Amino acid sequence: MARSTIVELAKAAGVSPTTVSHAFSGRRYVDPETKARIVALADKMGYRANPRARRLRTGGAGIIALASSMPFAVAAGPARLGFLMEIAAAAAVTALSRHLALCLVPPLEPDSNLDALEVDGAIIVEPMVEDRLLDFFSARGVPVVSIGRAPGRKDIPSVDIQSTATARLMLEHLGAHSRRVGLITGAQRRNSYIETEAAYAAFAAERGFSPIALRIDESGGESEAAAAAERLLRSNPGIDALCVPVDAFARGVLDAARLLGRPVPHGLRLATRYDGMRAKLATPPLTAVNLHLDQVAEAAIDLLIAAMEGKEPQRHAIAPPLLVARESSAA
Amino acid sequence: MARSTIVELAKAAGVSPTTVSHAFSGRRYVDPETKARIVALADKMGYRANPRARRLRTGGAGIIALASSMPFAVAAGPARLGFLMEIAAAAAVTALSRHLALCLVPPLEPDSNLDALEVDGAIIVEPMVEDRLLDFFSARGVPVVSIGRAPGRKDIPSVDIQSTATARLMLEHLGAHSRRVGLITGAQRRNSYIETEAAYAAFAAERGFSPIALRIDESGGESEAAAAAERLLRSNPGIDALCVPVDAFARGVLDAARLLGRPVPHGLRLATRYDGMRAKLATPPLTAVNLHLDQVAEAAIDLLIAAMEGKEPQRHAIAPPLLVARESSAA
DNA sequence: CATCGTATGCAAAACGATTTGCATTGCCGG
DNA sequence: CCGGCAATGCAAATCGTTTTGCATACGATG
Repeated sequence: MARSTIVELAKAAGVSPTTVSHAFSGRRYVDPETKARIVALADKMGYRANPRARRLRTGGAGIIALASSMPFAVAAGPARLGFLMEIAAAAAVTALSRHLALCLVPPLEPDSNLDALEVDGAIIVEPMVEDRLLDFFSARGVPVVSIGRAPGRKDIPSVDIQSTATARLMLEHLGAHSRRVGLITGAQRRNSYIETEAAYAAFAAERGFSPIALRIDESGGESEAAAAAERLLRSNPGIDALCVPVDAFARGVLDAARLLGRPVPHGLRLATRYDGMRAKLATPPLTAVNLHLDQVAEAAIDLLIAAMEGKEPQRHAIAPPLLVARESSAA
Repeated sequence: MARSTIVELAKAAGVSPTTVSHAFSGRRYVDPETKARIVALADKMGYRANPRARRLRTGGAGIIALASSMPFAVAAGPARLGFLMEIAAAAAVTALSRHLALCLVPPLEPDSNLDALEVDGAIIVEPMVEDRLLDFFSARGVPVVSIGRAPGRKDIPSVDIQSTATARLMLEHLGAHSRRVGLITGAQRRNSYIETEAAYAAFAAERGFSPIALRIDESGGESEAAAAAERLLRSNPGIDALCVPVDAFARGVLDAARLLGRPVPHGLRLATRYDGMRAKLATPPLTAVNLHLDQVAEAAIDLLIAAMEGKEPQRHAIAPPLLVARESSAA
């Protein structure tokens, strides 16, 4: 069980540890025959370099963190869970293929336990303004990239999740058969909301109707959204479609609409952003947008690796967002 | 940005590195005054011990892996995604509070990239017979625990997810207003299926009806389940309730029942196990079981820590499973 | 006064790799 | 025959801790 070390292997192969190291790393020429002998022997002895020793020398933990400032497990959690976790799953695959472990970081108090965590880089999912976790990592000198631009942080590389395009997609789809399209976003200041709101304002201006937008506190979840949507629809009965990027909020809107006798889609047309379980399994199923989160996750990891290595990032092409039309926005 | 080392700190404090180390670890007595000076200085200089160096010395990566042999992202994925990811989220919180990073391991080929991964322990979620990832880790001498017993591996400590109790709960609930309760499980041999099938057999014997159980290949997903359920219901029209632990399969059953003109719940009563999005958002909402996955995750981590330290695990009490009755099983 | 325990701290040896700067050998061209 | 270069490999320093085995000083005890 006690793993053999490079010294033992070197002794067995009749060479120096240096040569063994070079044989594996390829950083210096080693006679092919010698190398073959070493490799064969290593295989037989079950030698694997101790990653801890290697890292002490080379610096680097071999771990990257994936974090979201959205609470994992609190009330508002499930809303995000799908989104974040879909990214996490894809990112884990990509990270491992790049020989990095992906570590999930829950949004604890930065000062408490996070101290023990040593990572080479961090991916922050949809950071908000003055995002705590983002600040925590970047203050430590850990390379950080974000999924969705970090508002107010021009210095943080990010993977564009094409919020403007996504918003246009939803708005135009709704606008095709509706006159007055309203918007409901969240109160936290994330880039996706900011872009969506801007796209909405532009859209309203183009179409020549006065925008009706609402922001809801994210911690309130579905029920809060339902209540707010109800008020909105009562005071603006002219609204015949709603663009509601946050899927949990969209669920709330479904309830509100039913309650008001304007069931989706015939009484009110509805579209949301993230095409997760929530959207797919709602009644009626929600029109949503395929954001290609797997591609996004991969791009984020490569961007992070580039940042860690101080290299110029190679730009990843992410497929444009794709509208998935469902019953909730049927004409 | 270059972090200060223990040597620099020692120099600044006018003591030896040894003393600094002891001051922090408390493994040897250090004069309180000296210690205070060191701590204050460390704080000022922003000294934090280099985890890599520490780990080289002490052994231990500070990371544990969470893995499931169920594919993350393939067709069958979304079915598990909720379950696995809910555990992942809870486990990440607990792990970090124990000063461990939680690493998500996708079910890649064990031999390919996993080699680079060095963890102190691993948690396998609902392993199946001859589970690859479980074998991979345990062959390496990495302490492993499982969530749900590992079939055929008496040596692997596990957190009981109380599958028998859960099955009883569903069966008795269904049996209260139905005569003939059928069972649909998955084809892979996981402990939860095995226990559930046994509980079902016992239940049928008690009630004096002949059991009607079906196993479905998990990779087929919802649609396969729908087809299989349809056949089952056609050939056994006497079935008036179905216990379908796998939530994706339960969704398929919903469709099949509708198709056969026996809509849930009035034409057929239905219950599933994992109370995730799928169950909650189905039409009608599915009766499910609260498995207390947060507690399960915490228990698994503590069990793993105990295994890593070679200690006797302190048994965690996990709340008994709780039935969440919903419309799908209304009388 | 000799001895002994206690309090305090240091030097040096791990931990297991990577990497740098030589050393040796053999061969080639002039 | 000699200078130089390519091929090959090793010794030793390094990464930043933790831990073990001593060293010193000092007061108390017989």
